[in-house]
Amino acid sequence: MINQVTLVGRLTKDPELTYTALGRPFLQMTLAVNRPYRNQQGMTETDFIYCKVWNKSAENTSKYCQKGSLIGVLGTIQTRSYEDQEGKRIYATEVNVHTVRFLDKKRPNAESEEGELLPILNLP
Amino acid sequence: MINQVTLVGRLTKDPELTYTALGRPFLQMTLAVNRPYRNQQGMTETDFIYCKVWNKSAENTSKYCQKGSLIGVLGTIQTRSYEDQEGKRIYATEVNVHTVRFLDKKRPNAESEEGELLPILNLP
Amino acid sequence: MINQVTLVGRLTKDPELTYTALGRPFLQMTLAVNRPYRNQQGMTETDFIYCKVWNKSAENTSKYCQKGSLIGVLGTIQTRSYEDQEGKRIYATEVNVHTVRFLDKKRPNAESEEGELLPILNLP
Amino acid sequence: MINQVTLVGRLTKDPELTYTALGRPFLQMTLAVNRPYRNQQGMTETDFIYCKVWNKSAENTSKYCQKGSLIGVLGTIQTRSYEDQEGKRIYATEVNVHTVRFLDKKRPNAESEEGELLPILNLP
DNA sequence: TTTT
DNA sequence: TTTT
Repeated sequence: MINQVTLVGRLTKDPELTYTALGRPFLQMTLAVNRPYRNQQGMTETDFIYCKVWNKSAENTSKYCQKGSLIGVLGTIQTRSYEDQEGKRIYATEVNVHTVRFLDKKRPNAESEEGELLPILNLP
Repeated sequence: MINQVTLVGRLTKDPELTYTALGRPFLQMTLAVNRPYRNQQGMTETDFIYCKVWNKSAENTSKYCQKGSLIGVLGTIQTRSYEDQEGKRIYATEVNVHTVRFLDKKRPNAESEEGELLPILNLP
Repeated sequence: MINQVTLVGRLTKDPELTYTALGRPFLQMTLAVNRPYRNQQGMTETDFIYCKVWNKSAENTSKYCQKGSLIGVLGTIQTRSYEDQEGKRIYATEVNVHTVRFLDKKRPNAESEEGELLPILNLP
Repeated sequence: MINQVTLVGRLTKDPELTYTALGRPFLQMTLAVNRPYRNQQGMTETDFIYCKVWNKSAENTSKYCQKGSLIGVLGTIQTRSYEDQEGKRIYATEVNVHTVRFLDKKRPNAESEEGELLPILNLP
């Protein structure tokens, strides 16, 4: 069994770091990935792919990325189902991210101000 | 922008070939992909990943595969949204498959009966 | 920067586990990966891809695989250069494997005899 | 059988377009892909991965890329062997590229001068 | 609910 | 040096 996803796209929003009840860092984000061709109307289309990031990767992403940042993401597709408020079964698909690569050349200002050592990932 | 998915898993059902209004062969299938570790309760978990296959790949898959067949799938993640009957917006994620690899050793009977040349893909 | 390889192919030989000077388990293997099309002479072609596996993955591969086993491999391409006996610079490319998936249905006999718990990876 | 490679890295040289005897556009290039961690000496390491690009992709790459350009590459690993001048057998590994994605934000000057429509791939 |  |  193999389940492997590679994406390069842009963050649709500033990432917001949260923590699980047990204190595990955790981040939900949506990647906008433009399709490499135009549709019949000559328009560019985009897939908005929902991703979950955990632990150190979540912390780094929230530190070094913002709305519009270009990132690479390695992970797996995960599916789950649950019932919504009206008792209807909903099927959800998301990418469970195990690795994030920062592909923007410019480092965010916050970093240089603090003089902090960037993770090597941030140098594409 | 990169959007790349690789899966190896088993078909949850016999694939059913259909055709679009314009006569394009088309196949919807769900791949069961076991996760490679056990959860906290010691249970194996499985992702059920919804896939769409088109054209010749759809025809070959419906010919040479059945419920339980082990296949490899290359494609991209696609997202779309629509309104359900109650006017609620639903977000759907699926894998748009561009290549199928048949990984079962045994060829299906249908094929040997017809004496037809198997696509090379079928020899893993 | 992204460097991601996914292969499914067959072992060209029985894998041979060795250990580094520091006692780290280590395995070199070649995967035969058939190309999915015929060349101009109507022949199937095959890529023989050199791989390195480390630690627990190396031990499991040597235990559960043999010449001809179908496996999936996730890893990265690595390059290095060195001088051969005549002082000529040689450029070598190999796949550094971080994950192995066992895709043969039958488990090797050795295992059932010993009654040992198979890694979940071995159930494709 | 699956053989899938995804790389994001930088061109080590200006790409040089050539043509086969039959007039097929063709490009050899080396991608520098930094490893995402430091070695024991605290140094960044880089894999220099030899790639072959064909046809339209070769033409676009030579038009829109130059030394240092950040690109994404999808392809397969191919191996071949040949004899060198001294009759020694050499084993070569390369990436056969089927898709190139241009990930630099700035479009090369050549393009705006000619006023030509950029392939959509060039808008990351 | 969407990015360049 | 090659697998089914």
